[in-house]
Amino acid sequence: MLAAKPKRAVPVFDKLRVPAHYAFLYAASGKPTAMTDIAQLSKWNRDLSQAISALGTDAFFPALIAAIQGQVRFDYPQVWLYHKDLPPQVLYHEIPDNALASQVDTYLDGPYREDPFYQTSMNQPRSKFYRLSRITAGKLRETQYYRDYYADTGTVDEAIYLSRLRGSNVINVCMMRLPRHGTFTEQDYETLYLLAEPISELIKSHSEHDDFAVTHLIQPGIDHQVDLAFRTFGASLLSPREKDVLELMLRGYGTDTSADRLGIALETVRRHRKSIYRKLDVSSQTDLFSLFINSLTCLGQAAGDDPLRIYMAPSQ
Amino acid sequence: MLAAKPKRAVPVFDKLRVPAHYAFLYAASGKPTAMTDIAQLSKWNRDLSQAISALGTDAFFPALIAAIQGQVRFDYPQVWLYHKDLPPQVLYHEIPDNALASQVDTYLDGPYREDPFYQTSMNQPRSKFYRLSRITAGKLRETQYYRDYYADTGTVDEAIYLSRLRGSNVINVCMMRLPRHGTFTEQDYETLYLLAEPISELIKSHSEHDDFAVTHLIQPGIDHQVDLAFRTFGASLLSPREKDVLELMLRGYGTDTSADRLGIALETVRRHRKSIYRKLDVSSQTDLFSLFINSLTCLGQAAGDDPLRIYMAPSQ
DNA sequence: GCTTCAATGCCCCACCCGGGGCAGGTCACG
DNA sequence: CGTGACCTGCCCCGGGTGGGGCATTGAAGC
Repeated sequence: MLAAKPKRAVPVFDKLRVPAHYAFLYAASGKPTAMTDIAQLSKWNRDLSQAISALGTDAFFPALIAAIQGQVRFDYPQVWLYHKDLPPQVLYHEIPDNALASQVDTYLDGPYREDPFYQTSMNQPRSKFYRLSRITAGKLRETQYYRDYYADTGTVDEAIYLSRLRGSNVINVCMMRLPRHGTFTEQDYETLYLLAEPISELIKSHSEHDDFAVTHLIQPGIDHQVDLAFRTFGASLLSPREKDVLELMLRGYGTDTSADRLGIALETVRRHRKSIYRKLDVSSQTDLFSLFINSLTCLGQAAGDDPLRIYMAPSQ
Repeated sequence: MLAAKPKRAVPVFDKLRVPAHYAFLYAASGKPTAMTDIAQLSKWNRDLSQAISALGTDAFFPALIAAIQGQVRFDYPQVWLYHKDLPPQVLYHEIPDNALASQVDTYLDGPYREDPFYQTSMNQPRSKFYRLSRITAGKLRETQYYRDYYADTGTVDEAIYLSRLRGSNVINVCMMRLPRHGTFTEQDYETLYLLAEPISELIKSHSEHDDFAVTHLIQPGIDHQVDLAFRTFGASLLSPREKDVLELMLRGYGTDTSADRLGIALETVRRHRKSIYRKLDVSSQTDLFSLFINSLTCLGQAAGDDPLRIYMAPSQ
């Protein structure tokens, strides 16, 4: 199925010299159908949208791989995080069990350091798409990396999409070809190159969806926000112990139950409460609760920090 | 420039019946050039990548508008946030000054409520692309909305991309046509429809980036919810006067200041407080505040009603 | 060394809270 | 008509709150 593109010439098609990789748009008779044309572009956009909708979730990489496969078929899909300070990590793969050892385990034992893609990734890469033959300048077979490792993987061609992240980290989507599917054609490469920009940007965006503020500001409802408020309210002004006492107060614990919970005397809780009132400039628990509720309006701007900071300085 | 597509027939082109909107891919001589073909698809992917790379920033909507304009031209680009609980808000626009009043200010004075796009957006929309003529079933001119507002905007066609966000909020990209540019052709619509998926998903992803979420969704939501809570909390269980006293308590008023405000005796306020505690089954102001804060998690389900109804009956 | 802060804990005292009781007047409903 | 809910308001009393004071110990900074 991987070599599904028709090889025989289509008379009218040849005459027009439309690129070979659009050949599938035309019926065998040589007469193109408008719906087939639209359908193919529609497929790319539809698959791409699937990937976009999966941003920030575990389903993103499978969707991205499927979108690429929808344009050019390849073997052993794998997504690697090349970390500046750590060994490479597989974020996702579709490698069959019988090839897993050589593709991942053996690779990680050491050869990855000589991998031309890894070296390129770690040295300020400028492009978002690389072909193995180009970066090795046709000299792959002369390398130690080839003799010791690559020759045993059984692959005959390889290319990657590369996405540079913050902190000089890189995520690569690795695409290979086995002998029975043959090397990538020039048309394959042309198409893959064409898709490099959106793919690279999507991967970068995906990596930024793990940001704590996004996760905790979007995902949960008000209850999470309130929980966050319990933990952050007053943190910029109070001592750690005072924060403990305050959080219990806010959660409805009385003085005696707070003392039990913290394993301290009732009088100590009282002493902390007095300090809390003084530092937050209130004179009763009613005032305190009111301040807390009003500070909820500043949670967004505080972004995980103490909302009182914003509340007390509204002119920012 | 908007009618830049060549109108004259290209002999070979006609014979193949390739869709008219791909005509620009071919030179006047009728001989297509491979680079022109690739260049157009490349432009979409390049523009799309620009938008992807701008996700979460102010540059996103300009980039998105530019990407769409690169495929189909339209007038008065505007991006609207239709919030479930608040009036509509313009997130971005490219409306000239002389049309701003009718497009935005007048619209927000009231007509938006009768806008077919707004109504569609607020009622569980299923599609990601809508044409005005389709959702009005050709009856736009019979409506009050048309007579009172739309006829004065000077536009002859309109379509939107629609992206559903969390919480039943919606973002619409609004595209119009002025008389001098004519209505959208069927081919225009075909192209716009084709791009709906990635555009809608990108907008949704953009809204989930932290900066956008904080500014436009989370904070207004919290403010609105807390205010709503002050007004609705306990309403299903308390008398009108008890509600008055409770609301003042929640807003931080003490017994004496509540009495002043309501023009009643201190003892009356105390008597109401006792009734409140009995009806809400709490035994102190601390318990009451704690109940209030915990009930905030039920505001969504309560949908404007008393959140205590939900809080007390969690098995619903 | 001195000062400040933090954590812990004891004491005094004024005062408000919250439980209880009582009351009068109005209105709606069975 | 009787009952209950609502609104208003007065009183008693136990107990917790919140202001103040004092103390010890340890750590950090000048």
